[in-house]
Amino acid sequence: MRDDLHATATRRLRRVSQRYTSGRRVLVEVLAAAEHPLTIPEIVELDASLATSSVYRNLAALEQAGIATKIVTSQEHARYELSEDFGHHHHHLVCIDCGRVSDFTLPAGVEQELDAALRRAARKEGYVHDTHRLDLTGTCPECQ
Amino acid sequence: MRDDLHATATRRLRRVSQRYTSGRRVLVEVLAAAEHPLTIPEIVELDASLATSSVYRNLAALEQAGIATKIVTSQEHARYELSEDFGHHHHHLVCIDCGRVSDFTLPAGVEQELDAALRRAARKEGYVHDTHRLDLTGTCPECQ
DNA sequence: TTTTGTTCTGGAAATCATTCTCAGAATGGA
DNA sequence: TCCATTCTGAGAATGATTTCCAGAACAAAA
Repeated sequence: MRDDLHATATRRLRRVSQRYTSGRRVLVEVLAAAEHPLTIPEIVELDASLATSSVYRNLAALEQAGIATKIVTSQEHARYELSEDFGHHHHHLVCIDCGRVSDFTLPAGVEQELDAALRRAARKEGYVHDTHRLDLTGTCPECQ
Repeated sequence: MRDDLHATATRRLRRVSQRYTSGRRVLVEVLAAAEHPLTIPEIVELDASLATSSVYRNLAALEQAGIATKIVTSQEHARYELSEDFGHHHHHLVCIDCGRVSDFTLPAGVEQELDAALRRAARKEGYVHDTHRLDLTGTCPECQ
């Protein structure tokens, strides 16, 4: 499982002529271990061996390779998580107060219907559909 | 219609002890005339009488009063549009390439089912549900 | 293994969207 | 009119992110 993750990461980076260095491997492991999307300061704090500028650079590389996903909210820092195809399709619950992001999923039926409707909508506007993003905003248990 | 818009804006600003000044009125008119969410540079270019720092301050005020909504993407600039209750419930199609944002809607049935499912999901995670945001990303006709 | 050309690294400097500051202007009520 | 409050705009400050650059790590070939 973990090996598979690294093997896939290597392959995807190679596809864009990039190397799977130790720094990038650490990033992937930190993201894999996290149970919710992390900001860069959080990541650097979790592993002090990482240099901030390299983390920015490497997360961009991982994102470009399709290994990580960037989540932008109104909060000051962006957040990162492993791409969905390393886990499962899910959405985000963003706390308006503290910025914390939790994952949640929708019942398969709802998800399918939604996806079909989105596909239709994109086509109608002439867009080539890529992905969708569904966020819920609210107040998390701790901030209530 | 337009009068109603301004009357509502006045009321909502007053509710948070703020005034509906001419600069804010211009902003509301620019947003009402736009057929897609605008960035601040775009707004300033549309009406040269607006000072950039005031536009930032006033859009924040309009957002706080529930008159405008801020849309954050990975693009460099945030975008603003009038709140949904001045128009209709809709979602956004974001072009990965140029950052352009278009509006689209889902069939009412899908929307209802989705909303119910989201409400359930929020409750399950212990969040107090506020709103949701659904974005489609893809490539717009012009960038293909 | 040495060579060679490429990609990485980290610290510091640069960028740039956004926010803040402040002195004067506009506003609304008494 | 006077007072207290809120606004305004220009520029300075902030701060997340990006870029630079000189040296390190790497991969492939000889």
